Amino acid sequence: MSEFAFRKSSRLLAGHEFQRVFADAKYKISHRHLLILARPNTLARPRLGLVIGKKNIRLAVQRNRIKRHIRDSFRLRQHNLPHVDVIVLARRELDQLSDEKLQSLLDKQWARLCQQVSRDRLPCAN
RNA sequence: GGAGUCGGCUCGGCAGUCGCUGUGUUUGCGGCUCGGUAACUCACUUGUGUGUUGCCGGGCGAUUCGCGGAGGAAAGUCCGGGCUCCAUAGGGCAGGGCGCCAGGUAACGCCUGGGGGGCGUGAGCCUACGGAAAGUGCAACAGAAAGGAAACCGCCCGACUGUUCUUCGGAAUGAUCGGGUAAGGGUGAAAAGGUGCGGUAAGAGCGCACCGCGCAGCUGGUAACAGUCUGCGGCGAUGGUAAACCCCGUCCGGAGCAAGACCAAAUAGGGAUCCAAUGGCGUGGCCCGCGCUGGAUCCGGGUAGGUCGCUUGAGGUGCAUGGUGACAUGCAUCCCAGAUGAAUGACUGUCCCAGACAGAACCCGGCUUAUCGGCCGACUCCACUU
RNA sequence: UGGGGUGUAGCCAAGCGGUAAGGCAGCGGGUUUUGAUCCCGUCACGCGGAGGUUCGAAUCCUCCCACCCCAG
Repeated sequence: MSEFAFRKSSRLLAGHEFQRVFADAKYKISHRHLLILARPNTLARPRLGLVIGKKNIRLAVQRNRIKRHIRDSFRLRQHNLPHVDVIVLARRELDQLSDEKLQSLLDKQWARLCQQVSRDRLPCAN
């Protein structure tokens, strides 16, 4: 298995999995354009879920672009992340950012997540 | 060469690295799971159940190498179908769509060809374009009057009466009353053929000529309709509005893949009260009809998904034939997204004319809206050269 | 994705072919020593936008835009 794969086991699939994270979001990272919620899981890897609402990002093309960038960024950094279930929510005007700005924004947010988790002395590769 | 019209095609290219999804394939099963079968073990209600192992088949997960992987609008959801369930979608009322003619089509409000009207020098473009001689309604304000009319000012005639002039016959002018008149003024979006000549007290299709209009016929055309055609009608018979009601013709049953079908699991199939087989539900605005069935309220209890539908189709491409064309027919050939917390991408380099609008969700045919450019073909006008 | 609805002043809204009611808020004035109450006046280059029908459109028709609701 390649170390940068991104299969279904690395995603949140069912509705109740999302509900668990929303109900008990231990870590919160807020930004003007997006919000990250996370909760430790019992697996040997992090998992990702996306909430990109039509209300905040109107055009389907932009929603797809944002989802691809978040997924790819997560895929390349999954071994540097703690074992948590993460939900990334898009906020208004996230589609105004260019590809490069979106990537650098995501890098910063992952780093902040690692900081928050390591403060709780949970396993983190960084 | 410049300006323009119509139609068609296209929507960054290449290389590398890392991914996603569908499908086929390779390998390893010493991974998980389901079904069937055989042997053994244990239990007893003596032919069933439990557990272990072997074999066969299927599925999931991993792995190797291939192949396919957004659009012309995928959009808006404005129309038309297919498909599924409700009855095989049946009768009537109500309601709604469409509306020059002919054809194409599964069907359409779409397309093609033709006609009428409008725009443009032209190629061409635009066009909700049935009926107001069946009925009802509407037209504020203004205006005399807004529909089988009507006299406000004006014009003309008559009666009566006043004033002035007088050649005493009358003439001019004013008030009042009675009539004639739709030419002129003014109002309005709109006032009921136009121009000219005649005519008249003044006028008027009152008469005539030309133009326009209506009706009938003839000719051409499948038809809409057309005409250097013929005849009749003076044309106040017939104003406008039907994207007002309406009439005529024609079409439409309802819901939608969250339709619907199957598998598995969980819960429940319990209690109380009341009403009643001309009742209730399916069923949509209503009635008939058809099918199913006791129903309503309260208390109590409770939900977990998965598979199919799901892509081979009114399909694409090429050739031939018929047709002005939309299109049809025949033959050959190809398989071209099928996701489901939802794939079709990210990064790096490089080239150029520097990349617009924008993302499938059951599937097709249209319309409408958004849209930087690029390429090809046909045609028109203007200028110039030979 | 499918189905349904609503847009009128800063806010709540009536009007559904004939010059756009009303209330709250705002602004100006009056009453009052001042304030509240009360009274009077004022506020829509035009009814979400663009075309069309009509003499005339917020109203009728067509196409767009924005927002909201329902179905898991």
